[in-house]
Parts: sequence; C-alpha cells; structure tokens
Amino acid sequence: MATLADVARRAGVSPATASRIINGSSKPVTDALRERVLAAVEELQYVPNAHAQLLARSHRSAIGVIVHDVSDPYFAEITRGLQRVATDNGRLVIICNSYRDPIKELEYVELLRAHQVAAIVLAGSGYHDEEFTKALDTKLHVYERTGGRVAVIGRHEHAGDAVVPDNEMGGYLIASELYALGHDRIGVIAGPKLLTTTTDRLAGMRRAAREHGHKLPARRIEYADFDRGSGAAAAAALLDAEPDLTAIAALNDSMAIGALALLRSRGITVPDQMSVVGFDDMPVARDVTPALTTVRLPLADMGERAMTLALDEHRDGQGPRIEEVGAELVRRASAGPPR
Amino acid sequence: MATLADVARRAGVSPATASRIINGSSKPVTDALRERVLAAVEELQYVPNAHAQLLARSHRSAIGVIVHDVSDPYFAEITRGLQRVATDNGRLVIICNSYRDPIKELEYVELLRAHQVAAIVLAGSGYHDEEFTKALDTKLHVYERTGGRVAVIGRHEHAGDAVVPDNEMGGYLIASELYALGHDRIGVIAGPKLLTTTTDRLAGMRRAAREHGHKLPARRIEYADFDRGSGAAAAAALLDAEPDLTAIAALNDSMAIGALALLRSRGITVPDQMSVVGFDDMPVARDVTPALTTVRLPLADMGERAMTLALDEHRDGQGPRIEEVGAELVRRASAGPPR
DNA sequence: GGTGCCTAGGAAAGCGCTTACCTACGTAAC
DNA sequence: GTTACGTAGGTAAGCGCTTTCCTAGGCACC
Repeated sequence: MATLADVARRAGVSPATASRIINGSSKPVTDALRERVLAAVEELQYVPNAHAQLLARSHRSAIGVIVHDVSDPYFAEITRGLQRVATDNGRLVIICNSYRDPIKELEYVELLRAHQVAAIVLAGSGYHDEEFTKALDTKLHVYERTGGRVAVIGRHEHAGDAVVPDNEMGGYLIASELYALGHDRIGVIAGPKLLTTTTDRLAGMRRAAREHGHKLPARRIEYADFDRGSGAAAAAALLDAEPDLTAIAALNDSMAIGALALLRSRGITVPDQMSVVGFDDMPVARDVTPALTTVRLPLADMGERAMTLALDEHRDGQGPRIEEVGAELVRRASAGPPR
Repeated sequence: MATLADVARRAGVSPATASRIINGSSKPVTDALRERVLAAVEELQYVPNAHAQLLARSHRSAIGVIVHDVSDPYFAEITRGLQRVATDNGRLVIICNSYRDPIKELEYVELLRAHQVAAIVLAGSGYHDEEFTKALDTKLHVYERTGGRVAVIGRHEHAGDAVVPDNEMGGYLIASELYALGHDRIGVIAGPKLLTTTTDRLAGMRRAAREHGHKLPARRIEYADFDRGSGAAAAAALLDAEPDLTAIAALNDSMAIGALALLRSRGITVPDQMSVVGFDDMPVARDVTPALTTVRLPLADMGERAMTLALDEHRDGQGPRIEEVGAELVRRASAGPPR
C-alpha cells in the first residue's frame, strides 16, 4: 500500500505539502507542486489510510446507529430517515444489528465508542430487564460525559434525547376500532414479553377495553416474536384455545400477515369470519389480501428527528429533550363487523 | 476520553504492560499487576481507540460489503448469508449501500480501501457501462495487488472470485412455464436497462420464446426500477398499450406485487383473467393473494459462498474462481392457463 | 559466591497521517 | 542598501496504540 510519504517522495515535496494538497487545506500551494503531487497520487493509486487520518485529526465525525435488524422493514424505514439527515450533513453512519440481544447492544455501544463516533443513535424497543437497562444507561452516560451525543428512538429510560412513538395510543386506537365495530372476543398476538413496546401497545389496548366495558384476559394473549412465522403459530394457538374469537389483533404487521396466512390455510375468511388488524403500517400491509387495517407510525420521520437531535451540538444542558410522535389509525379491508 | 496512558499511570505500570493485559497478549504478567490494571480500566471506563489499534497493528481484519440497498429483501437475504460466515470467522463487516449508483460504488471501494478492509464483497447486478466497468475493474485490481481480496456476487466481468446466479436459466424457466400453460401474448416488466441482471433474465425468456416458436416483441417490454411502484406503473402502461395480454412476467417479485396491486385496482382477476409471475422468491411472495409463481435463487447461500471465497487466503494464483448457482421454478397460484 | 539462564516489566520505535511552528526567500518601504 | 513583512514550503511533534528489544532481578547450578 502506498503511503503519503511515498507520494511526497515521488513528487519531490514534503509530506506536509502533499497532505495539504490532497485534502485541500486552507494553506496556499503553488500550482506546479499541486500538479506534481496529484500526478503522483494517480500513478500510485494512493488512498489515504482512514485510521491514520482519524487518529491524527482526533476529530469525530461518523455517527453510530444500533437497531434490532435493518432488514426488518420497521427498522429499514427508520434507518432511511436517519441516513437522509446524516448524509445531508456529510456524516457517515455505521449501522449495527443487535438482533434484539441486550448483550450485543452493550457490546456495540463499546465498539462505537472505540471507533470514536460523534454520536450514537439507539433505535428499537427497550427491554424489561433492570440490570441490563442500568448497565446500558451507565455506558451511555459515560459516553456523553466524554463528549459523545446520544439519541434514542422508542424508549425513554435512557440518557440522551429521545423520539418516542405513542405506542400506547396506537394500541388504544386499534382496539377501539375493533370494539366500535362490535367485537368483544379479541385475541391478541403480542410481541416478546421482554420488550417495552409490547407492554406499551398492550396497555393502550387494555385502556380501550376498559372504556368499552371489556377485558383482555390473559388466555387470549399469545406472545410471539414480531415475525411472520411466530405470528402464524400464535394465531393457531389462539384459535385452538379460544374457538369463539371474532377478531385477532397483532402487535405488528409481520405477525398479522402470518395470522392471515394461517387463517387462509384453515379456510377462515377475513374479515367475514374473522377480523385481523396489525400495527406499524409497513408497505406490504397494502399488498396482502385483504389489505391490513393497522396503525401508522411515521417511521422515516422519527429517524430524521432522532438524527437531527443527535447532530445538534449545543444542547443547553437542560436535560434530555423528548419528542413524542403520534400514531394514526389506517382503515383498510381486514377488519369489519363480526357476522 | 481516557487513554491507555491514563490507565497505565493509574495502575502504576507502563503502557506496554497495560496493553498486554488488556488485550491478552501471550506475554505472561503477574496477577497482582493484572488486577490493578483491570481495576483502572473499570474505574476509568476505558475503551481502546480502535483507530489507534488498527494503525499500530496494521492488521486488516474487517470485510467491506457493497450492495445496492440492504433494506431491499433481495440484498437483505444475501447480506444475512455474508454476515453469518463473517461472524463465524470473527470478522466485522462494514455494509455500504450504493443505491444502484455506479459512481457511489467507485467511491465506496475507495472508502473501504481507506479503512484497510481485508476484503471487499460486491453484491448486485453489473452495469452496462463500459467506462464505469473499466474504472471499477482497475480499482479492484489495484486493491488486489496490494493484498486485498475481492469477491463479487451476480457479475462476472470483474477481478476477484465470483458467485453468479443463473439469471438466464431463471428467465428461461419462468417463460417456459407460461408458454407451457398456453400463453403466447406475454408482457414483460423488466428491470433497469442499465443492469446486466435485466438483460440476462430477458435473454433466458427470449430463448424460451424461440423454443416455443414465439417472440418477445419490444412493445411488450416495459422497463421499470425493480420496485413496487414502478412495477405497478409499468403494468398499467403494458395494459394500455397491449390490451390482449394474457400474462405478465416481472423480473423481480416487488414489481410483480406492484402489478398485482394494479390489476386488483382495475378489477382484473389473477390468474383467471391474467397470469402474473415474479422472480427471486422473496418471503412476501407467499403472502400476497394469489401467492406468486416465481423463480427461487438461493440468496443467503450465495452470500455464504461469496464470503467464504473472500476469506479464503490461499488462492493458488490460478485466476478467479467462479461458482455458478442454479435457479429453480416455484409454482404457486398466480399463474394458470389463459381462459 | 560466581556464572549463566530465564522471566517479568519497561523503554522506545514506529504505524500513517495532520498541523503548529519555523525558515528562507522575495518584495515593498524607507 | 538596510529593515520589515508576507508567504510558500519544510520540520517535527504529536494522535493512541502495539511490539521489539532490552534490562534487571531471581533462580539453579557448579
């Protein structure tokens, strides 16, 4: 690998001059030298060693992002928003998938810190795990104290600024819709018990139930993994245990789609024999048949706002800023009155 | 930020000793010192500066991956395979999205080189652009000459080892299926003209057409962008221009799903009034109604193989290795005989 | 008790770059 | 013809770490 010294030698200048020419410093340089250096760069196919540059500049610029899984449409959408703002500000973003493993999340905070990122954005549900939450919080605080910026999406229990979707309201909206349609025996496919997103959405549904004089009994709640396969399995379990259900509410669209597939395989029609609703309003929600009634969260927008918070240097020191974002009911074809 | 020197000072040892203890060198160290150093690390919440480490070790370990867009399920699947093998070998992977922009692709090769990655994996279709292809090839060759490893997925025109799916055969299979069902007026929703994937798949379809004594006239081919929206638009254009089509073949599933949506909106039933087929067999292909007849490519497997090639140090110097992977027809409900 | 060898720990030389500071030259002013 | 100043370019000191090489002490052995 050619180094800056090689380039300088070849052009017959000092490394300092070469460096100044290569990354356009404010120092003026003669055109003759400039050309010679640029020619040397071309001939040697020189590419500066990024680590050496970063070390020498000790100037943090990249942004670290930790999500559960970018290939999950939910996070893909958030990431898109994050990237847009980052790119507009000329920042590189480093994306890490925790695959919903708290330990990995801790490790990645450390890794990003090691890579001297200017800010860390943490996206995705929090965990019901006191010990882990405390450990993460400590790490983030240490990072902030040494000049790092932190922004989180979808959790509130941490250091740094936060963008939090109103999951509770979303749960309330979707459940209210079902009760208003006349359903009273609703099965719920919940997400992992460990995630605060699950409990928040469930809490909203419970509030709606109370307001309509109903309940959400534990036997009508199945916990799954926020993915299609486990959604289908949960739907099956629900149907077997509670044959008289008239509606199934899944706490995200993937699981709702899994439920739809299972119902189809059992010959149960939607929404005639069973209503199904989702959560998140992912793009596919429109493409399944029947199109999914769900709750929309402005995911890309949330990403943009979180990155904006993360990049905003001058915090007035008055504690973390919290931005709430609303949820919105999207009526489509998969929910109707019980027959 | 605490540095190694801080830790050493606090523990009353030299930086050398601290370094050896912190990343478990083979040099033996007394337990007493070890404990003191570890305690200092804990108290200072010390995290080694990754750039300084990388610079000092000059030991390449990370792998760079360039894809069109990870959030596209096609690439998400490939990436999953890549990651699996990388993680098994204790390698970090850096993912870059080119968003199908050749210029960005060149820039990313440079960026990854700057970051001293041990290998670069390039996934996604090649481009019909002589100039760009040559430029990329040069860059990759330079990189290889300085000790880097290169592996590409889905193109063959470059330096380095390659894993190439049989796109031509896939096109052949899907078209043959339609002809066998009795269709002869087939509309095609192709991908971007610039991509070799598009031409390869199209070539396979043409071969099938010839074998069945048909043709694929240019007026029945619409070029779109491999995404849902443009797929729907292309389907509309096709329908308007050629009202007597009996089948639509999209060159990927996203566009096929767009077409399905458009047909539904026009009240055209599938497969009774119109057959629709896709390509890639993404997970959603099973969830749309009717479920999509398509061609399966072993995407995750391709990712694994590419990463294996990239990590395999001892090439015998006998030119690039090329691994072909087959395509497979998946029959579902969206294609049937013309009525 | 002296010699030799082994071992734990430290000193210091980089890794490849940036940048504050300095030098030497040319020009302008007197 | 001095002195002063502005400027292009070079010198060298780091950035934070790893690792080679060296030193000093401890032990075994004769």
